[in-house]
Amino acid sequence: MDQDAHHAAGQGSLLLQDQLCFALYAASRSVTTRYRPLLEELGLTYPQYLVMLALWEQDSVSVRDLGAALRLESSTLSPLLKRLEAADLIHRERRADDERSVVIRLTRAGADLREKAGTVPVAIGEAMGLTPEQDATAKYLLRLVTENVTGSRP
Amino acid sequence: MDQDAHHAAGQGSLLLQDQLCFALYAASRSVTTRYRPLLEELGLTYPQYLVMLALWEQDSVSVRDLGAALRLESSTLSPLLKRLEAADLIHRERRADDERSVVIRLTRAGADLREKAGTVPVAIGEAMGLTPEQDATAKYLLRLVTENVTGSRP
DNA sequence: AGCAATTAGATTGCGCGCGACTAAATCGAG
DNA sequence: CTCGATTTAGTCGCGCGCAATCTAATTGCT
Repeated sequence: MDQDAHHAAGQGSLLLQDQLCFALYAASRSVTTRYRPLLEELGLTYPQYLVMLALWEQDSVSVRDLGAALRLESSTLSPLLKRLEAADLIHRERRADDERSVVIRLTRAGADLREKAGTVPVAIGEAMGLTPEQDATAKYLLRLVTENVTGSRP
Repeated sequence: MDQDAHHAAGQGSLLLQDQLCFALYAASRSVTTRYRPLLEELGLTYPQYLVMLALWEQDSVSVRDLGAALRLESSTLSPLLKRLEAADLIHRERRADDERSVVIRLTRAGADLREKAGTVPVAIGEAMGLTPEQDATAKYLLRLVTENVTGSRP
């Protein structure tokens, strides 16, 4: 399978194909590209899909907590949430006991979308084509990198 | 280290934190964020840095080949290359024997930047904090995902 | 109580990243 | 040789993604 993948490279090399960071960058983009046509049927972009995943898991979340879960800044989330609201998938309201906070709630349509989305992770899982062990290893290593690089818990 | 990371999840789950795709997305962004301050000293963004890596490896490349190496569309590369040219790091010229093609060459400044960039991969490698074995495994799995998802060789 | 410091969310500016499209050059079947 | 198909870059529109900055609300210190 692999030609010459064993010369101590990767740590100090300037070769593009040796860089873990490039493999990460390319893999991430290729996966979101693979998602695009599936999510188009749901009327979602990939980051919007991740927000919906988070909301299906736990409804009535503040923008702050959503940002923490997704590791996204409010400068990214605010416009994205505005678009989800315009699509009538979520609703935003200021919290009464703390007017700084904005709570995101699923609309009926937003909650209903969950069923249609059920097939998506399966399809992507198949497309990625990793064994369960490889999948677990990949997740472990990616979380480790994220943790090490940001210096925080996931 | 891991709390409960062993319930057959990952394949069909809708839980955000179970998704390999999310781990990928989060890791990729966290790494580029970590690069940002280092690259700022070079006057480069992260994708620009990847382009320069490719050019340091092989100068005088067509936009087409650059796109193939980086897996980027011309709609992404064209404006990026325009900015690198404005920064006097590269030069673009139409190929004489095929006027469709545009060849990218490093300027003196672009070639010289390589030395200053030498410390960057080492610093990032340390920040990611993987053992050589983990680094190799991660690269292998990420390339595998990219291959499977795009249906092509890296 | 009063006021500085902190926190939450939003806005702005800029650079991707890609799909859809365009223009120009080249290729190729007849 | 010619005309339609293909290839190569580029433009445009839109949605991120983030640093920097802003406003408003809350907290905390005295």
